[in-house]
Amino acid sequence: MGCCSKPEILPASKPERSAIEEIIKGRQLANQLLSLLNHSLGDDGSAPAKDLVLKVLSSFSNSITLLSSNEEFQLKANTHGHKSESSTESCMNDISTLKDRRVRYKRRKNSKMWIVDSTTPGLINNDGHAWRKYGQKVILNAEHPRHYYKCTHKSDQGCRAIKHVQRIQKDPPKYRTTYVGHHSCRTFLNDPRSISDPVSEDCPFVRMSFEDPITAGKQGGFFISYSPSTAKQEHKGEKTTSNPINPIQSSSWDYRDHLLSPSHATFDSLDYDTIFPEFDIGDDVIPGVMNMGVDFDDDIRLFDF
DNA sequence: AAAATTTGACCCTA
DNA sequence: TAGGGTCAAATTTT
Repeated sequence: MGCCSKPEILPASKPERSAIEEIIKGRQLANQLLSLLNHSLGDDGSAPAKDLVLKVLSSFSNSITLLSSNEEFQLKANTHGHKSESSTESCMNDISTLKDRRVRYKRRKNSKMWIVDSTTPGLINNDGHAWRKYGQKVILNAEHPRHYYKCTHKSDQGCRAIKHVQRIQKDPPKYRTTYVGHHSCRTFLNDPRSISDPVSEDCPFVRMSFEDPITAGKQGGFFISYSPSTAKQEHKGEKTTSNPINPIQSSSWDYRDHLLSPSHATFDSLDYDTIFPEFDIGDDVIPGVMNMGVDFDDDIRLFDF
């Protein structure tokens, strides 16, 4: 259909698929090495080696993300003169105006997506990445608007991670954060081990335990821990309505602030349309259930609580 | 001045 | 066509 046909999502070519498979294999091997290090040397004795392995894992994951992103292939199509059908007139000229760019944006249906419900705002906000708000929407039948954030490093590093946050319950306050896509940026706000993405495949740093030494035993819960945030935070406090959940974190981070129990938070992780094409999560996250895709060995691992 | 947020308009999908 | 996601100019904050 000439230059004005709707751009198709181009599948990865065979060499590209092979490359992905090869990288996945490498990542699995690195994961095995990591668990070997954990078992044989303990937590303290192998820090440099572990750091190295973690860097390797991160590199693998980023490579996979880059290679497997359909949107990257779409981009190729676009750069060869394809436009969406809603902009047929713009086929007359390929000059990329601001309006043209707007026409081109694509929703991400194939991105990894997971949901965090929490009554603990700190967990959502101090996730180790810098976010910039780019929109706010009133949602039908929802009492509170939804706030849209993208990674601050979208412009400089092309990081495609986004999240949206919505208050879903008034009393007690409860917030739902939906993360879409993994961070490809390399800049963490703080300790490089901090992580925003509790189910990221780049995330060997998240620790899950049923044996919280302080309170979990009492609560029968689990906890997620990650490193303290000391650098710039995504927001500046409660003064704007756009950020209902935004405590400024002090340097004295305490993992107990991030203790969770099933009654405090739910996680739901899926790569919808890809991993579970038949599964439409909508707004239905089963309370008290945590499906957590921690990717240590395979592409997805689910934990049901 | 630069960075971040707000907000109305545009675009996509069901 | 409605609802939701994104863009980008205008505005505010740092």
